[in-house]
Amino acid sequence: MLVVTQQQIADALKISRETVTKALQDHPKVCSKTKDKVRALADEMGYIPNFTARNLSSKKTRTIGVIVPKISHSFFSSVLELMYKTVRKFGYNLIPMVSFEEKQNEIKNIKTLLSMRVDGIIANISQDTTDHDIYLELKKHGIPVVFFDRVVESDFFSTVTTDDRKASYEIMSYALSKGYRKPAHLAGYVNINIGRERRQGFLDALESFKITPNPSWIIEGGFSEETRSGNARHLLSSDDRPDLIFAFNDSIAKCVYDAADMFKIKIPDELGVIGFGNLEFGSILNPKLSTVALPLQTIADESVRLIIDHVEKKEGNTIKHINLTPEIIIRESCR
Amino acid sequence: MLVVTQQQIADALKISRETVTKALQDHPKVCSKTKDKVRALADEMGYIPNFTARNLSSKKTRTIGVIVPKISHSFFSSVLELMYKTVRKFGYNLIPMVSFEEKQNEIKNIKTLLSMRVDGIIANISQDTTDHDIYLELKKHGIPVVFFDRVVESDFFSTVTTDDRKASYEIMSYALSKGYRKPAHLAGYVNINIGRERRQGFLDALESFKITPNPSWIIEGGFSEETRSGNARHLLSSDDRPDLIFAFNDSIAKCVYDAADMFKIKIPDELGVIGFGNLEFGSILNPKLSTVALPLQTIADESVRLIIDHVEKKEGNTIKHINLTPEIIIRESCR
DNA sequence: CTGAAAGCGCTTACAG
DNA sequence: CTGAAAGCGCTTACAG
Repeated sequence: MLVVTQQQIADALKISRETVTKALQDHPKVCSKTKDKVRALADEMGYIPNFTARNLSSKKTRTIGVIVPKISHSFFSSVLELMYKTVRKFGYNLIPMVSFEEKQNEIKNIKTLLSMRVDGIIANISQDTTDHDIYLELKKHGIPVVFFDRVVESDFFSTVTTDDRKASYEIMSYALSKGYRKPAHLAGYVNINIGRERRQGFLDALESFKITPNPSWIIEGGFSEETRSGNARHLLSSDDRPDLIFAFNDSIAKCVYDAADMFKIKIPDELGVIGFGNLEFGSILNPKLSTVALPLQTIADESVRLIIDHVEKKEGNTIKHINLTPEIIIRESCR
Repeated sequence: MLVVTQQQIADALKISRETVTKALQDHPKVCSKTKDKVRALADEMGYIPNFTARNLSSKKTRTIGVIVPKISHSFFSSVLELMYKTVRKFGYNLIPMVSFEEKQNEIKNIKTLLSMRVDGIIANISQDTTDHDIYLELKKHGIPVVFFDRVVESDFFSTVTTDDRKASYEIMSYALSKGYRKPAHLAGYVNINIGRERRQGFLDALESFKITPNPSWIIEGGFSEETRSGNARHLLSSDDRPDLIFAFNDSIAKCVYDAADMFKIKIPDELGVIGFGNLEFGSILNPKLSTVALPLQTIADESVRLIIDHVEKKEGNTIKHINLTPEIIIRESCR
């Protein structure tokens, strides 16, 4: 590595290394003439600061770690991309890590981020994470954590969530108002907030329409393709089948479309379908899928803003729970 | 930050700090008893290595930087996710950066990665990158670069590409063999290899079918939604319109579907459509889109393998150009 | 097999 | 406004 160090700049200019550091930092106590000289030469010599050295001595990295369960899912890739933009405005860098929905990886990722000495961590917990000791430990180490979407519910951590319960209630109410009377729910895991909230919104809507939920029509399931499709087919295979399926997410709704196709059940006439997440393919499905859109930009912005508030201990830097309102998107999948 | 340092472990064990380092590194010259003791205590005390310090003194970070133009596009998010997995097998970390298709950001990203002292960089150049001085400079700094997909064609850098020309030729030949005779191409930029190759494959197929290309039916265009849709509509708005459109990628093909819908042109009977990239929505479109699938796993694996070969100067560590074969996926969009 | 010495490149009080 | 000193936590030859 052909490195130019501050020392070399100092030697060339016959000043001390410390003055170079300060000039480069735009420190107030260096006169502007010196600063200009230093910066001009730094450019010319192709000086590139060594963050590893800087971080070691300053104890700050201006870097935020992010932990997501997956990247190749448009919710995560979109939010990550937006976070890259937002973080940059604050002069920070972003280091994303992927847990692949496994707690063990999540823990490893956290350790790696700690080793890298990130200033703070934004996290979205993996599907099978139930205890949160590792995050409490982070807290003990003095490194702030902000959760988004899939969160650890605790007074120790700030969170950015969406009001999935209300959104689910509203879109289900819309569907029920259209006359469907036998609603089912292909649900998410109840140990994660988003699974619980969407299910609760579903139940709220049933209650307000005085419909008794059929327990065997509420199927909890994972995110794997096979499980989803199996559950969808199972629901539709019986003669006494639901006339409305509220899917935990759009991908599961897509499985319902496939299953309906298989049994020659017509959407929306014989079966209403509702998704959640507003993935791109929803408007390509035939009929177009009604779903709920998450405010991606705001999720990214608020998560970043919160973590930086915590890192920099800005005033009003207290634990906050931000709950955003998703948008109901009515298309064609409920008559 | 509640930090446990090697010094503290050494003090507790009444041995030297250097022995602790070596024990933790599994250095051969430390007896296994000492190693066990050190490791047990390190675990107990919650020791977390400080990479910034380690990197500073060892001059190695075991970290690979990746530069992509976007993340929220399934090609990139999928390849990135696979790279995370592959890199981990080699005991490396990955730091992705996003250029947002702008050369200025690409340069900034490279500087940041240099400051972080990554051992090597895997890159996919942005749309408007035409000169590659920055990469040559990287080379001069002794840091290896591997390009994938959108590459700098040069003998100085290893590349991982797909044979888009051949794939385009083959899928176009298939379509032409079905009887279409008025082919158009919504093309990519000719200054990037993938734009050039796909266009060339299109022309190759026309030549082998003795069809003279109509220059006004080859429209170069960007990746923006408006441009794409505008171009698609433009092609189909005239009475003398193409009966086959080869789109540079699936998203553009989707715009062709929309335009065809607008003009009530039936796919595949009145218009054949071909995409490239095999995005998820292709099989949801009606009719299902014929397209070309890229070998994502192999692209990720080979890129990582190459960069690590270069970083570690493994034997046979020479500049290589790996050209993979994509897969033709025939569905319903050509009769 | 273990330890003492030197250094990685930068920053941070502190003194002048 | 500038500089000398000390240190961040770790690794790398080298000596014993």
